[in-house]
Amino acid sequence: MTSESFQPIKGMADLAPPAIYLWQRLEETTRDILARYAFDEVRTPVMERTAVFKRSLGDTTDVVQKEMYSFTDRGGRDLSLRPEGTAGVIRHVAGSGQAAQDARLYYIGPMFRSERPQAGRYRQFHQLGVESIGAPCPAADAEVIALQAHVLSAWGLKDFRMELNTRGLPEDRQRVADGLRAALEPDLDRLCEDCRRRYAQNPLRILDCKNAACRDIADRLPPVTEFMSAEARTYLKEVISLLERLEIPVTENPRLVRGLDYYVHTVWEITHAGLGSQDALSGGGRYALTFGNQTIEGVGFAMGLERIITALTGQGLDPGSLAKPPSVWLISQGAAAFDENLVLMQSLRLRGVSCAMDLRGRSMKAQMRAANRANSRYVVIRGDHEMEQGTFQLKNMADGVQEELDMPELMQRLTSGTDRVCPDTEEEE
RNA sequence: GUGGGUGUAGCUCAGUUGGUUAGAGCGUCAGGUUGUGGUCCUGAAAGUCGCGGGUUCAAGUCCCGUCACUCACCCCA
Repeated sequence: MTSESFQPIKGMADLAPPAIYLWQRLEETTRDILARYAFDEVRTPVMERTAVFKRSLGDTTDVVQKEMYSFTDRGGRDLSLRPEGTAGVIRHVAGSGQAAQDARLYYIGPMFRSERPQAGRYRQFHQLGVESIGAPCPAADAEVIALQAHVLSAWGLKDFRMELNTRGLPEDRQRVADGLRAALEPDLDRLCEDCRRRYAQNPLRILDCKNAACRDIADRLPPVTEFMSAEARTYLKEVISLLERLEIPVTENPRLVRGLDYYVHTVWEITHAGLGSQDALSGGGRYALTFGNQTIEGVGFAMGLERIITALTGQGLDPGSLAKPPSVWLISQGAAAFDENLVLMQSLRLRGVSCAMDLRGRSMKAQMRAANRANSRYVVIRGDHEMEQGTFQLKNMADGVQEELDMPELMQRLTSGTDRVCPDTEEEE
């Protein structure tokens, strides 16, 4: 590394070619699929009043307590960069009146958490989130989960695993915590240090401890649904049977835990092997959030796009293969040809042909190399001979075949359908 | 916040028990073809060996500190 000052700050990255081609592809596919499910995009600010997050995520959550970028602005307002997307969307919906309470919305954008970075974890990261608001019934949960599976396979992702559980109703929580504590008490001194702390604070978290001894103990616990109301159990069963009918493969995992406070009923997670320790691609669930005198009920998920990118490239997808090279590279010899080519280039672009040329007046060989490196499909050569004759050499870079054409012929060839590069069918090798 | 690993050319890395002008491959640029890319050949540019201090006749190599990157824990996408 040269000077550290050229680097973005810790945990944040420039999204640049070639990786950016994959980001663009993901976003295009996403918008297409979400439109099919009749979801609309919403773009909320990346900053909110800190209270928005405290109220919706729970002000005892780690995300709120120690991971937010919070500050006081010049007006004395307590603001934070958003650590997740749901709170802002719900704030928006709550403020938009009755009609918007049936909102079906999605967002794509950066989120910020002040954590120590590691594989799959960044301080600025990007999420695709979907919120289906105002239909408090299992069909809404199943629809969103089906949508999520659809998006993942449309991106070309393989070998992901969906696991489902229920958080129960708010009034179930105390019973679950008490029930787990009672069941764990005999083994309390065999739990790891973290889990002994969790026993007091949040016994649910013991279920997904990575420590082997804790896992053994957790394996023998009754499923959390045992401590829940019949309503919670029925809701979960209905979601699962709907997913079976939609042929969405999910696994029920009674040990699955989701951290944010706002979840009720269904919670789920999608993981992918080969992401390292942070193997969750996505997490979702049903929630009830109170803003002012309104309670907004919804179901949704957030996907970590950096992790998706890691999984896709790990599958062998080369982001560079998604680049959109220029169809034509213009090559000039001499100042007059250079000047004419600038005009021709603009004219081609106005007619829909992507093209480029070397602007530094380098040697023909250097220009050819540049055209080749840019992966241009064609090269148009213009030198003294062509300037005299009023012609152009059109060279096909794939087979090396070169033809001499006049202006009408050239335009015809380059603007007709067959000779234009289709961005989605690149050559492979 | 806690712990481990790593910092040598644009990239990937080599550098022997400390020993003269720090190397390779890829990439870049140029030439071999004064009008032609992708292959081949030749050459060139490019490194304050992360930074600071220390030990030593001598430090890329050893010691200390520091910064950065990285992996893991807590927690989470």
